[in-house]
Amino acid sequence: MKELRVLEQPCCAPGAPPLAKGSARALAERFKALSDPARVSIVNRIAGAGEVCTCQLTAPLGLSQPTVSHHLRVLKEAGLIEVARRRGTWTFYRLVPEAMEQLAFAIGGGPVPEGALVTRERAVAS
Amino acid sequence: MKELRVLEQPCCAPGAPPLAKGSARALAERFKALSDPARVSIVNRIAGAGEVCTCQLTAPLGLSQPTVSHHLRVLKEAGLIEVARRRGTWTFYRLVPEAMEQLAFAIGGGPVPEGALVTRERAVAS
DNA sequence: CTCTTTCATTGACACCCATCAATGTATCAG
DNA sequence: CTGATACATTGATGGGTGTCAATGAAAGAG
Repeated sequence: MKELRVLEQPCCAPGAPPLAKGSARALAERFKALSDPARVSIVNRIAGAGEVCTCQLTAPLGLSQPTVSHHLRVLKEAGLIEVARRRGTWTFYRLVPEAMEQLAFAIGGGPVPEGALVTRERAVAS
Repeated sequence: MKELRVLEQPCCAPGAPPLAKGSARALAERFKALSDPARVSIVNRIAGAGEVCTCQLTAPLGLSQPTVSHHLRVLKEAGLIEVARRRGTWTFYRLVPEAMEQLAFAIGGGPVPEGALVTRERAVAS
């Protein structure tokens, strides 16, 4: 599918070096996945619960099942969430913590939290 | 215009509490401002230079002046940038660091950097 | 005042997106 | 096999968005 390369330095914080065109596009793509209130809420609920299935999202969001499924697809293709497990007809999604951390790091949100050592440019699955 | 309230806790990091509908909309609005490669590049260049005028952006972005002006307006209305000063016919823009920090904090990007103490919910100009 | 430069706004166009109803697919219970 | 449940996909539709040419507005040079 696609790749997002981990930036060596924050790109959108004071003092940042110029950004390559490809990096700008990759970042914008991930921000776009968070540019809808429904998807922000979905990410929020998944983050809070650890794992969530589609049927647990339609009611609190007030959206139809196809619409929720659509948003989940967008988030998945952006690499922000992934399928945790399938149990019967249920599909459980979970966060991809590294993706969120990378976004926070890109806009200058302090050092990347534990574990996510950034050396040069590391390709990350999505 | 509008307001973005500072969250008490990260909303999109593991263990986050449920998010109010208004907060989700406010966050999505700011992420949407960063959902275009041109605007990511603009923010990046402003961050790197401190201050930048419109005419310094058209060439490197490969966009017409009206288009750049449009993107600057979107970023300004999202509260991510602001007019630093007007010198003759030049208009210089600068970042609003608190806005970026708040975004980074929201998605769990570590503690808010220096100065931006978050108590409960503080209204912030935009 | 007149001309030039810089920026913002308007109007138009093509394209993208969020949403839902309808349909398809897969799994389990009986 | 039959029916029910959870989810994904397709198709249609209304609204939003990025882009530029053309125009307007403001400030300085001469």
